[in-house]
Amino acid sequence: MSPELAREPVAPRPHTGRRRNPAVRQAVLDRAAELLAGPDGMAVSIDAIAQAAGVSKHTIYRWWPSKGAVLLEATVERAQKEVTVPDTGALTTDLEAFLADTFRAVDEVAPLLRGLMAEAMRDTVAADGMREFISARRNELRGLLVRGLDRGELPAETDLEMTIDQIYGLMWYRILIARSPVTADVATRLARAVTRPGAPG
Amino acid sequence: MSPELAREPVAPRPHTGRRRNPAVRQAVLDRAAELLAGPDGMAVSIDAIAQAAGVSKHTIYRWWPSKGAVLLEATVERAQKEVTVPDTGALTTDLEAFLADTFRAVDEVAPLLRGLMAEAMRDTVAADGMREFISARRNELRGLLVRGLDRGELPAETDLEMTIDQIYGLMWYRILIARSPVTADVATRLARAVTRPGAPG
DNA sequence: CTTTGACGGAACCTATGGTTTCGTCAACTG
DNA sequence: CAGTTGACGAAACCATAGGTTCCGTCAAAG
Repeated sequence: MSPELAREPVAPRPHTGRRRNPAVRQAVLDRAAELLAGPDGMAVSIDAIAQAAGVSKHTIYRWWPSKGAVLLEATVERAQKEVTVPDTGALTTDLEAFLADTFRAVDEVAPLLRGLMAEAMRDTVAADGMREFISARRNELRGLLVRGLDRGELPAETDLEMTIDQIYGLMWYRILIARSPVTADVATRLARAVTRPGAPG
Repeated sequence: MSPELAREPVAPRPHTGRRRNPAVRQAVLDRAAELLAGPDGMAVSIDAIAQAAGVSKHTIYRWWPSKGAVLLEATVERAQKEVTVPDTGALTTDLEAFLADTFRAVDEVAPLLRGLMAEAMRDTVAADGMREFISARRNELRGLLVRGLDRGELPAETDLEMTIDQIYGLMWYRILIARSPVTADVATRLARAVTRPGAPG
């Protein structure tokens, strides 16, 4: 409370004491992802994760605020394989490549995403994180489409948000509801359908 | 075990005793729907439904196998407002009307559908019922599209399943993830985008 | 009047998310 | 080396919720 103490608002104390064990973090995330992707992924309990990771439940809650946070981090870590956003100057080509890349990355972790979605329905941490993730993806896709729009490769009246909803709508629909794969082939056909360069594939 | 008794495999005994009270059934479904659509719809407990309906928990489990079954029935009962499947001979018109009708019915119960979906992620009864419901809707839409295809209003190479996925994908994406409304206006634009009769709306 | 079965109330069991306590051990500092 | 900080494991603990069971009561049919 003294001015002397208040002068240093966030004292960057050099962290004494035992350090966090990185292996613990990784083990938790790895087991969480495995269990989440397993046949019974909708019902992963914290106890199960702790036991599988050979870690105490206490330690998990020491570093993550809720089960949703664990599942979110485990999933994002695996889905974040960098999806390149191409900019070759041709909309259909760019979109096709972007979607193929996205779908490939997402299809691998589809069971993860289903489980995470189930958790996000109840856990606000997971929900917020997922929204953020989804929003970032939308922004990249929107940028790609806007470039095409500016080059006149899309009709000026195109409803961008609806186009984006169509694309990600199909993706999530197949992941969450239909449980059918999203392949590079689907990416190609969808890209053509949305940009409609004449006849569909 | 005697032949005489075995001869009547399912004896349709005329049901003696006290009858089921229809008001109980209705009260449970009504309160369940209300709670599910409420601000906290993701976390409706059986106890809460029982209490709100002025009914014993025992009675609920007497008639429904699980919470998911209750929520499913409550939702379907409200979403089953008959959606007419028009057949005027013009694909775009038919599709537009069908989607407008569907979206109007679905948009009203969007919170219900979100809650039911959350439950379906864990309860197989709810999941199976939902799949059935979704499958029936897909079949109607497919029929409508096939008629247009037969009349040559769609390119012969059109991938019907992907078209259906695009449509219902957008709908579910807006309901579950974006939480944006699905309006008659969206129906119009989507119908035109999918049938692409020249320029988009 | 007797039987059947619906209904309410309440106790009960189990699983799970989340918290707390305690003891131990590893790392850094003086 | 000694003391302090803090990560970690073990286990008890609490609250909530889904689901079951038991009991007593009441309504409808023969």
